[in-house]
Amino acid sequence: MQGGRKTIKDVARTLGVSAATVSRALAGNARISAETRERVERAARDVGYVPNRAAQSLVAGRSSGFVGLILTDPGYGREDSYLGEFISGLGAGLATHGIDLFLAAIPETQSELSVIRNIVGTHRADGLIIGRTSEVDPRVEYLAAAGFPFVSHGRTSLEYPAHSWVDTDGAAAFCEAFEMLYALGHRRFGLVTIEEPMTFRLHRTEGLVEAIARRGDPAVSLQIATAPRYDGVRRHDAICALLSGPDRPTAVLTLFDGLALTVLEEAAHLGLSVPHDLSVIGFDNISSSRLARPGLTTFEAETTRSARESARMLVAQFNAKTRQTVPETLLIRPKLVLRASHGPARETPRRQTTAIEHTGRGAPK
Amino acid sequence: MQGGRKTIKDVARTLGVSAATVSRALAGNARISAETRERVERAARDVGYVPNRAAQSLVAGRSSGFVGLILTDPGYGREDSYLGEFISGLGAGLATHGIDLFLAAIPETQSELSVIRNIVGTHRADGLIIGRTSEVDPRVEYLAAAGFPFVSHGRTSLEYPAHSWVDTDGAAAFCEAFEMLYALGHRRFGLVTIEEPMTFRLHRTEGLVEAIARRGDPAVSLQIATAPRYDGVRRHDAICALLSGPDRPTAVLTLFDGLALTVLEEAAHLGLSVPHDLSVIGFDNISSSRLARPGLTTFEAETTRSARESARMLVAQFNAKTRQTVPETLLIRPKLVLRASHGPARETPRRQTTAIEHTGRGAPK
DNA sequence: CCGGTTTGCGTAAACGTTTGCACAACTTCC
DNA sequence: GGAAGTTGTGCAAACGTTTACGCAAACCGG
Repeated sequence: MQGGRKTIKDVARTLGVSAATVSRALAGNARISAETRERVERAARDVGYVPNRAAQSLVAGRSSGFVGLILTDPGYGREDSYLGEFISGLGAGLATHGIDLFLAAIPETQSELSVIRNIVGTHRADGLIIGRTSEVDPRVEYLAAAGFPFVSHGRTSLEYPAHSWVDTDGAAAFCEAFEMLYALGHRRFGLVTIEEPMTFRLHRTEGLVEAIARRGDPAVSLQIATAPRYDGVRRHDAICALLSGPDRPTAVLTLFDGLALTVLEEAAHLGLSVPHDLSVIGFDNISSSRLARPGLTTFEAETTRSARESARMLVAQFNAKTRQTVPETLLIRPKLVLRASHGPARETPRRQTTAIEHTGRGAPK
Repeated sequence: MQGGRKTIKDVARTLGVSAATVSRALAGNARISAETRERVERAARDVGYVPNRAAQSLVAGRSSGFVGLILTDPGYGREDSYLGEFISGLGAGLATHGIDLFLAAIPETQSELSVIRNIVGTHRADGLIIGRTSEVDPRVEYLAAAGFPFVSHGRTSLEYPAHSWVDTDGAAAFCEAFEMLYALGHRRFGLVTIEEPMTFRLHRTEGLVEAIARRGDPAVSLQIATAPRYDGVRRHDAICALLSGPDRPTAVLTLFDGLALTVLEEAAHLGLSVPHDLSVIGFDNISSSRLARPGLTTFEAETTRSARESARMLVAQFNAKTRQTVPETLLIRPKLVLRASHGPARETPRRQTTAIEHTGRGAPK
């Protein structure tokens, strides 16, 4: 701690060389002799020199060492541990490359896009991670046009300019869930979805619809309930309507665990026993899902892994010599987590059964 | 987007003034005439000038606009939404002051203290928020000695140099919980705590112990089980031991909801009915607590509020003319959230009862 | 009308780094 | 032994901003 901040000149002085030499040696410039480089490195360590990022940024015209994440809507991090996990993973992934994570909240007076514009304009970050990607996404358009490095968590529509993204294969997951439930004898299906046009809604819904079509069984029906994202009351209403119709589904898939847990609550309210009268499948495997009664059968989202991969992909963009390399994409296949919220259909004859962990009330009567 | 980045000189040129004048006008310097200031402000807006932070930082010798948060241990954000909520609140609180949040992960090769040292040394942030404060905390010692602005989330021991902190009044909460349970007839109490020496453990434990002492009822007993933070197996073991002793408690307080939920699981395992045989109280009101069966009676942590307040207090330190102003502290009194995991003691005669929401099996026999 | 104060603004230095250019020393080749 | 190439290093400019200092004009009291 003796005597404040050390600059490159301090290092230069102790060695009797110029600041330029120190800078080059530390940067690994080829024109510096191995011997000098070594002396410089030792001296830098000895005096405790650490480069001033502001100065580096200034001369580089870039941000030097920050990756930005936009904190979108305030309800995001509240429901479950998603945001915390994502940030932890991202931070860990970036830290190994000496990059810091920088979070931008969206002031009430501004849009997310204007915040992004500002960050790009001020070079406050070298790259950006965006979440909650929707099929038509102006943020992606803007960033791609600006040539700014970014990774989106979630895909956009296929017409969009190629860019790096990581996403979960919701279509495959919903297909798998359907096949399992079909095998358990279910024919009347329900889907609880949300109003917001994020891409994951599209993919999961399509995955289910296509799986049904592929089966080609005319006995299979699908009812869809659409709930708002954060309005608890209307969410309950939508689900209640789905469950209390005359031909109510015997198996309900949901876009994410929060909805599934509400289905569980609502089913209890209506006197429906899960999984006896109703099978429920979630998505994301949030921590509450394990504690719910019955335990929720769901898909593992692997948030931390996708965050880590996002970080890696962004760093790869920094290191790419040419910006024209084909963008990297990653589709993570979620794994089914079998708990106790699903079971054989009661009314339709069952064909076969799978080995699953059960605490429920067991077999059809 | 026409033609890249605008500098202060561009603004100066369009007005025929010097860059210094623009800088002063924008900074609100008193020596600039009102008329000039207005012209400068309009011109800056017109050309889309936005100051370069790197340059500002460089000349200021400070970071200009970043507050750092250290991502401590990787398990932190996983269990519940705490980290996400805290970060959201912090980001929102800082955004109103034009300050960005910057997150530093801890590389495996480094300690948290060395990361902090690095941040302070490189002036990568103007201030720091630290969490998981413990009674003896080298981070606080270092930051206080360095005169670096910071707010700790959680108190340190009283012997420590005065510094800004925000904390929840765990002692008061535990006292309140004890009094409620005592009034419900409970005499044999249990406390589930953790091994790590964070201050909140101390305060909550002391709050309970003192409340018991203040009562002065020799019939009151307290058994303490200590669990590790993240080892699920040993956590179960510790709790199981507490619940299966000959004189098992009829009411168990826990340091946080995660422990309480484990108590609930373990009680179910042992065939104990909650709240009939056992009352359980949590702390933090994580989202799983509402869904648990029975719903967990707990204390509301108000994470978002404390995050906001932390942000405010840190900004206040920046604005303080003199560093010698007395540090601000905030003790938040958590509110009891009454659900269904507590009830009257079964064996001891009840004195009085409080009005609470109940789904449980009702009155003592 | 004149010294002194106030007001308003420009000049230039400074922050710490990177990097193009220049240059010295050394090597190689004919 | 000198030209040409190679290797290692220094000089100085540049990045965009803030601010100490200086100077001119305007104003004031006497």
